[in-house]
Amino acid sequence: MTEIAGEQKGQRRHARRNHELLVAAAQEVFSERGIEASLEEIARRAGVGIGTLYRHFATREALVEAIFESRIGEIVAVTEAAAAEPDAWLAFVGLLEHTVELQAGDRVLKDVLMRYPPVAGRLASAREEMRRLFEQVIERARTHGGLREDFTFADLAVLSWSFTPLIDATAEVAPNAWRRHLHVFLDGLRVQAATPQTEPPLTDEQLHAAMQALRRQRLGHAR
Amino acid sequence: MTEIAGEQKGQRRHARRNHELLVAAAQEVFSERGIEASLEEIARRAGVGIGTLYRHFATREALVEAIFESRIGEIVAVTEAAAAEPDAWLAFVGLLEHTVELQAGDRVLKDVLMRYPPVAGRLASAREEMRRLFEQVIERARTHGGLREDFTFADLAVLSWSFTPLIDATAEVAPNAWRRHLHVFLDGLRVQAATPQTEPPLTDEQLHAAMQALRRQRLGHAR
DNA sequence: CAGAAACCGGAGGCTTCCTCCGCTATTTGG
DNA sequence: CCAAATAGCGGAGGAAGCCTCCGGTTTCTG
Repeated sequence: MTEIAGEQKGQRRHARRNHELLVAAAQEVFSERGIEASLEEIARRAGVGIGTLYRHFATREALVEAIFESRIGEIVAVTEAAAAEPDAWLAFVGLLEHTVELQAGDRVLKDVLMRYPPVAGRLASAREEMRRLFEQVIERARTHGGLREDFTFADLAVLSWSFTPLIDATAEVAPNAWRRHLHVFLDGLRVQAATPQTEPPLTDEQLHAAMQALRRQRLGHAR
Repeated sequence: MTEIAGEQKGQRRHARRNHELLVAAAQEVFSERGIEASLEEIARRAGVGIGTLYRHFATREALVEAIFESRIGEIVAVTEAAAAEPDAWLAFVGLLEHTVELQAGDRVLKDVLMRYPPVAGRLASAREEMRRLFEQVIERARTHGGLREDFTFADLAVLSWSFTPLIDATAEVAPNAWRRHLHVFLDGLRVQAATPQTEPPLTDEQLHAAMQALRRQRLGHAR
């Protein structure tokens, strides 16, 4: 479902147009009303029937995924730019700063990243690519940048989640408040400051399960 | 509304009973289904009509407040116990650990604390009391415990919010994952590790506004 | 024990979710 | 160039939740 690019048989033309109208309307409505906004409103705004929306996007998740897809480019670009910094520690810091900046600056993107940890299907390659970059930056910071030894990719994922409530709360009052929080954390990430940990990092399986849990619980409610 | 203790004229007896049934049912249902659970289900579970629920608690918030009220004792107790620790740094660490433990261990309490930052009316005194204790522990840690100078009460509030997504995500897979995160942060809070901050702490007004925002957005949606 | 105050319960109006299906528009084969 | 086929459209409608409103019931009080 939800066609890819190029090919079209039947009168896909019209359908494709609707697909785009819907993604655009969704982006718009989500950004005004938050990601829980009414799907009927999105259909209305796109000028199509609710039935059409549901045929194109069987679930709210599918819509979110489409938005994510339409913006994956920016995300990758930011990551790559940060990874290009020659100083190992600064690259690491920059990666974090720019990632969080991206989230803080755009409500939809924040919600998408938060509630839709890339467990996607089609986006797998972009996701892999990003993970590789992240791990590379971490590794470099660990060996040449004074990052504490026990810091893992999973720690980074967890860290990025932790900003969400802070951003939500301070977006209007002190949109840079998250930087303060981040810098304390960064101070704790220097090898000189490190204290032995008792709790191990999440394993890949645990991380995966944690993402699922986040997603399940934030988006679809109970069901 | 929502009577206090002792006094009752008319046949308040029955009403009081219903009040308690409702709070108990709410605690139960919220803990099973999350804080967004259906109020009709709560009424059903309590064995009263939906109208009765709404007369006792005009809004979902009111119900949440009642639960908070019924548990304020534990919270204060934990805080006091932590504050009693003689070592200044350990008192600070213990305060954080026990606070987060409380949140991690009980879904309802976590949601209540998160979505209902004590802006309550009646609970004002308990809240004040707790704030005093927190500030006292912070102050002591700063002067005698090696806590970095620039750490404020607002930072602590912000910090406590940041655990929510982490707890939500890992509750089932690695219920202690938050400790790892906390300990990195604590490493960054030692005066030896401190690096100058560019971003100032939230002022009291900003903190207050941030709490309001959190609450507005989490609980009642847009409206 | 009758009148009244306090309280109960759920019907009903509104919104949103999501499904289902009759109808329209665009192709394509003859 | 027409008509059967196919892709796609749109909204009615059932289900569920929110909250209000008000007729009926219970428990007091004098």
